Amino acid sequence: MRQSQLFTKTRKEAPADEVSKNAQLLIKGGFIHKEMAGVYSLLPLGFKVINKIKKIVAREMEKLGSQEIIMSTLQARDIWEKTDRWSDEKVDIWFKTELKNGNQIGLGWSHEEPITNMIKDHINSYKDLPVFVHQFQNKLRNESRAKSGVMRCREFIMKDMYSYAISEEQHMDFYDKTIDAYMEVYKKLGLGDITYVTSASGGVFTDKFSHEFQTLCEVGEDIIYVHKEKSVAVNEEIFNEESLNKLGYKAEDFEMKKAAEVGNIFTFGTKKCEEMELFFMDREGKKQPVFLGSYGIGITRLMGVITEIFADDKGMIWPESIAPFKVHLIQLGSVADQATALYEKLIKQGIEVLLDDRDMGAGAKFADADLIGIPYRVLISDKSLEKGGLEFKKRNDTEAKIITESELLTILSK
RNA sequence: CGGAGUGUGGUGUAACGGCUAACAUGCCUGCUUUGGGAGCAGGUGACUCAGGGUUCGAAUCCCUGCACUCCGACCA
Repeated sequence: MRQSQLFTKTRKEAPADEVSKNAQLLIKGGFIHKEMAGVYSLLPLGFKVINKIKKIVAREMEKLGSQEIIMSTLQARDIWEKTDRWSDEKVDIWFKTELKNGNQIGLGWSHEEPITNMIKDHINSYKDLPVFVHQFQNKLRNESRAKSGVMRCREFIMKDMYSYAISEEQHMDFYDKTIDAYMEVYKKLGLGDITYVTSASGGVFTDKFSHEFQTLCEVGEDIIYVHKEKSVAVNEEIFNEESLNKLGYKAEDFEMKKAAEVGNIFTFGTKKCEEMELFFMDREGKKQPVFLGSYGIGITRLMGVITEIFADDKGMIWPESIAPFKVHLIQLGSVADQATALYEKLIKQGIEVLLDDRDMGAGAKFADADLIGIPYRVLISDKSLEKGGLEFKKRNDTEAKIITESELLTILSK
């Protein structure tokens, strides 16, 4: 796209009341707009990033055999009463409202109850199982304190997935595969080396452990203990002798780190489906409860974590896999025709390119390019053409080099 | 939900209880310029978060509310 047509503008200074690095940079670059504390809208650049993260996640979930759906935000009270999670005493982050007719409804903070209720229409027999579904949904949570920019919001996008299995064995097969799929996602996002499968409390659903995916990050809210040799970790909340014994670890093999939770997966067991009355008929014609698992990835938070981890003092540095564009083509001086020709050629090759065709000084364009953080910067100007082509620089390179157009195409087609 | 802090043009800041609320940036016009946020000239833009109070006089002091940020609690 042509940058002159991009309706958002960068700004030199972040709003004074935004302290977190991720919010400052995302606002300065024009990726997000703050609506209120803990609530941000996505602008074109941010929307592109989010969509790319979603795409990577979706592909891995589909590989697992999951099918994408989208559930409603408005949720019926009685569904949640079946599992005794409607009450504010039980779940204190509910947003609730009322219909004109007086019926109370909830705004979805999670979806296992409605999805389980929905799926009752489609599951009757062991032959129908297992079923895996996922969605990308806006979750609404009345957090008592939103904080750290997009890291902890009241409204955010989450990928949630649910597995319905006939037995614990069938469930665990999927559960284990999900761990691998999740790690594949983080790898593709450039977080593979600093993200750990972390044993954590199973919450109120199970006496077993759940697993979190924790990315090492200074602004993270969690403390985890990372194994010095194996690539696993244990959440502070269960870092005690009893749990370590169960897991077969020794405390001295771990070191403490700060981390941000970028995903978590739970085994619910059969209890919830019993409460929700989701049963299937087994081979013997006996009614059995379905075995449920729940799997989340915080999409919005990932954008924040990635900003926090990769950005430098000039701006964002997006991993290529989720950058809003692959190439930032900057035209400088009277080279509009050559720039347009190259721009169109790149588009024809299927390369996503942002053409800075604005009438601005070089310094301002470079500063914006650094701020927006597109992985490859290509400069076309009278000077570059004199020197024999284009000036090429990766976002985290310090020096640019002159390359020809065909060299550029080779680099970008990789 | 406990504690602390902060609200001034779009943004970032300034202003002793006292003149027409200042500066920078942005934005608009024109000229000039074109390799790391260019220059000159002119212009635009704030009843100082809201409501009360103290005072001859309030952006400034007090009260209430609202909003935002930070620390803590919470985080299925």
